[in-house]
Amino acid sequence: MVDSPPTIYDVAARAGVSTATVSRALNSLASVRPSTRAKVMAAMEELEFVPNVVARGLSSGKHWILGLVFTRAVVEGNPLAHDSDTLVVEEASLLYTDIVIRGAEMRAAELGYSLLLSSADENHPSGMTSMLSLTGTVDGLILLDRVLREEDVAYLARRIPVVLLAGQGDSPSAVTVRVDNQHAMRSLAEHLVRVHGVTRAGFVTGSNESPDSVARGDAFRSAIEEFGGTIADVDFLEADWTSAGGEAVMAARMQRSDPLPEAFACANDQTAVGVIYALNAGGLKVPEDLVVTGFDDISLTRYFNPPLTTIRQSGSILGQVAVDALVAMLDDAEDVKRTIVLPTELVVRGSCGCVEDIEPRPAMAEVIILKSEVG
Amino acid sequence: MVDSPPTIYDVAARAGVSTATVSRALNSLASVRPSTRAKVMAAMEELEFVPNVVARGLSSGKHWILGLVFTRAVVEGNPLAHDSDTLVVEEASLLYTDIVIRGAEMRAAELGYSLLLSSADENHPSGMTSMLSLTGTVDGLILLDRVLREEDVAYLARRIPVVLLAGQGDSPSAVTVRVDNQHAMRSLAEHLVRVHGVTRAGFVTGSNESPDSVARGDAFRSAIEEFGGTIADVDFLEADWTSAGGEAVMAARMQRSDPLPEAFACANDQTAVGVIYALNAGGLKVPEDLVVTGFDDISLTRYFNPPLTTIRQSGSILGQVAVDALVAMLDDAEDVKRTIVLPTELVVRGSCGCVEDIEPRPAMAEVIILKSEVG
DNA sequence: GGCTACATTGTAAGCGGTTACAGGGCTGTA
DNA sequence: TACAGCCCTGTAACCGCTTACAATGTAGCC
Repeated sequence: MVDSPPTIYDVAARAGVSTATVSRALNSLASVRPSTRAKVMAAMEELEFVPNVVARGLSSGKHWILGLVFTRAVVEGNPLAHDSDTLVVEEASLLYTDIVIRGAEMRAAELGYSLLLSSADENHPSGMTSMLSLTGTVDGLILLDRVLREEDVAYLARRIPVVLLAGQGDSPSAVTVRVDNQHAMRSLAEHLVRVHGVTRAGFVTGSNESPDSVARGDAFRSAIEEFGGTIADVDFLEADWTSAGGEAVMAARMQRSDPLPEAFACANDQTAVGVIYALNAGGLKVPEDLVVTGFDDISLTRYFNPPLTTIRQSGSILGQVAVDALVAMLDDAEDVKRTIVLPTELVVRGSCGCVEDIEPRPAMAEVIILKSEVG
Repeated sequence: MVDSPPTIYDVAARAGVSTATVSRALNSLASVRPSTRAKVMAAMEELEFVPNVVARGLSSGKHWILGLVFTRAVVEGNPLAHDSDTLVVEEASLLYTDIVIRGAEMRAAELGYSLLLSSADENHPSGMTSMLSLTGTVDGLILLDRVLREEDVAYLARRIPVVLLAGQGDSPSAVTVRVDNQHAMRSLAEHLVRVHGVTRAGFVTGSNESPDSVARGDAFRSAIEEFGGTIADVDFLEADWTSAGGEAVMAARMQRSDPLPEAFACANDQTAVGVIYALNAGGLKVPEDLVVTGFDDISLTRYFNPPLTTIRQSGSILGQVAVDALVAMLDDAEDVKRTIVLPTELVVRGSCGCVEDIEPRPAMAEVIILKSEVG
């Protein structure tokens, strides 16, 4: 803080060479005589020289930083939400997003990149400008859970490589990485109908702007119908990804006189936990009276009572693949725009009425389905 | 991607002024004639000009980026760990750290900063160099959970403002923000002994390098002794912050013939969940046969059966305060080095045998204890 | 020994802004 | 009318590093 850090000029002076030579020695690209290189290295050592990444970025155009933008959930109108904003954030925290972020950070670090986090308030998507200004800082952008409208994505993608993480959307303007919600909900529906004889089912959504939530709801509904079941409108409940949200909507649902369906699938595990709690509070037992399932397979929920039947997806792999895709775009700008779909797996546990057998989970097949799209 | 984005030169040319004027109009500091400013603004509008943050950073020295460094837990030797690295990460994910990160990001965004994430492998702390190179990119650094040794912190702090987040440590070279582990564990011990008549207790650690884990263990032990109880060495179990870890060590403990203590406090909630699972699997009931408590109060665990008695701390406030402290240092470099201790709160629920009353949690006192230290 | 060719190294022009300093235009006053 | 003084605006250096191009040194060859 006191004295400004040594620059390439200081090193050059100390080693008795020009800055160009120091730069070449640093990047070890061009030819530098071994003895010269040694002198330079020694000088750098003595001065504790650390190259300035920003200056390097300015002149080379490469910043070794990847941006990751996610929506900051602002839970409003939730009857169980606490009034302090802070607590609301807290409540909505520990979501699947965090695992994705970790996976992305890990892979980015392996490839030599840093991750720049940037959240966009979900109700206040003025974020376009802030996103544009990231443009100068990062080499590429990963957008979680549909932060922008397609037109904005297209606009952004013209300035900088973009990877989209979410939902159904196969954006024409960017690479999309998503999880196979379709297949996931279909296998769940099949299990519920075939094995547990479910005929009337229900669904509890995440936040209703989320493409993942929408995709899961839609897929579940059509799958249930495909297998001969039904979902009444009154059993399609809108929550907000949180346990408190799940609890609230289920408590409200139980106030109604309509008979409950035989099963509720939830858009994520946290929601399922809240739903089960509300059911228990109302005197109903899971899975005896009603089946409840989740989505994500966050590690905690298999310790629940009953252990949660859910869909397993690997958030960290999702994050990693997103980074890989982005870096591939950086290395080869002409890379085709495409959609990458990651596999999911039905994990059957106690909450649907199956045996409560918690075996060490087998490694999920790391197969990545590549679906080439018309660029 | 095609054509390079417009620069200040383009704007200047289009507006018929010099770049200096454009810059002044941009930063609205110096005096610019309204009519001139309008011309400039119009030109920026037409060109869709977005100032290049990197160039701005290079010349002004201010980057509007804060770095946050955390340890990436690498769970090894855990009998329940899965062999795929990815899964290990997954398992260890969804930790308290994530909430802290969110809180930090949120506050940073409010103040106009971005957050640059950087993880340091906990077994491979060669991270010093990478941290040093961040020096050029970020304006300040937040170090989670003691990433570096004190001497390295001191070294780093000489180059860039540093805020430490963790444990006991009142580092002489940086601002420290931590949670009041001492008070937390003391109130927990007091509750267990006074209310539940516990005389023999146990503790399950997080990862043993973590200062938070160490602080909690030490504080719990001395508090238990202060209130007349004891902790046998055989009941001080080493886990790794994860549910699987808690499950594993408790399962191992149950193999031994030594009688179990009446209560186990765990270093975090996830661990407690695993511990309870192992106890149940061994035929013991919580809280009837044994009391188990957690730490953090992550939102899910109050939906557990039994709901977890735990210590509530606000991770997002922790993150926010860290950012506030860091920004304060940036604004006033002469700010005194000090330690900020955040309050905790004992949350009594079912797992210690108290009534299972889940009331909406009251907002935690936002009082921040400032402890001035000799700089 | 003189010349060519390649390996090294130096010079200097950016990268896209900020900002100290200088200069031009106006207004007010003597 | 001349000049001091304030407003605005322009010029150009600089932030720290990369790199095209020029310059130098040296080795190989006739």
